[in-house]
Amino acid sequence: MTAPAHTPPLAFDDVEDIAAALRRAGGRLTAARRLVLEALFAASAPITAEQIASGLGAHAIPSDLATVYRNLERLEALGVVRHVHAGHGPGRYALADQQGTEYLACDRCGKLTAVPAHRLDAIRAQIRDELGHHARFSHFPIHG
Amino acid sequence: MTAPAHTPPLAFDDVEDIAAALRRAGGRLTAARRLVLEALFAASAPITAEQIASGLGAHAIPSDLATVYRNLERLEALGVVRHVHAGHGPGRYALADQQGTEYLACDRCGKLTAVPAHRLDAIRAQIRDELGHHARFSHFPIHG
DNA sequence: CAACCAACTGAGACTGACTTGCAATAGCCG
DNA sequence: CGGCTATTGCAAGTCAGTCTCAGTTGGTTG
Repeated sequence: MTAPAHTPPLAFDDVEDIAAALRRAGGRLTAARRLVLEALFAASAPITAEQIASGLGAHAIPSDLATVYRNLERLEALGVVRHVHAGHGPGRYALADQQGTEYLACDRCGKLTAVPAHRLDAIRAQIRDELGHHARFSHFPIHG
Repeated sequence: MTAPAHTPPLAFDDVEDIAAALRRAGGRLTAARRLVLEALFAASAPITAEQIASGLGAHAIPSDLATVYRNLERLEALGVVRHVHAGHGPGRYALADQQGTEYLACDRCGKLTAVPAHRLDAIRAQIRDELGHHARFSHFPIHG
């Protein structure tokens, strides 16, 4: 009972781990940055920049939207964060995990379903064989 | 040698055919509408509303962008037109064909490759069997 | 074939999702 | 502690559409 069993291991364990990576890359762990990370750690599904900016964590400290976007971009370049585009609407951000989660998007209810990348390997292989196309569903999910 | 062999049969044959459907639905075939259709008939791949508005046909008569969007929407509701979202960037519109063409999008070169829906049926079936998700790649293509 | 009227058009304002410029601020390495 | 420069916060800008509204026009009808 130490952790919510269904969460796959993240690419980075905690904020300190990320801080180290950040500093190694000549960056800093600022207050705004920490707020973004806290919101992402608190979220159970990919969330929008808007949601992060309006401070959905326990503290609910709102931060600047432009800064949130810049930080998400920076953290994504570091491999800490990833984002998906589910249909129309804003992009959704989440902490990067080790298995490269991919997504299914429901066109009717708008829900995003996470799928471990390996469960799509057979489908990916079939697409490559039949169409010569190396598919990825991590940034743009499978709609239907 | 009567037609460019590789074009699949359209849902509507020509402008007159569309005009009839339009009128049946209480609509009109206006000059602006005709311009949109001409641009789409002239295009060999899905094009943007911007391109249609700037008049890429032989005549190059520019038209109002808002009107183009309204007309594309109307024609889409009629089943004459469809559109795809290739990654970021604007949506791309084309005349609807009978086989429900689907698409592959190249993340590197940005190119959109048309694929007849039946060539993706096996993949679609596999996705349904493994994930219980009825996939469609006509509005959001397969990226990779 | 003229008149009528709802379906359109065009211009501009507006929205949502970001992105950029810039002066002020603040991590962090020494 | 000091200083260098990454980062912030705000405002303004951009891009892809959408909406409002007064004026126009297809096309059906009298």
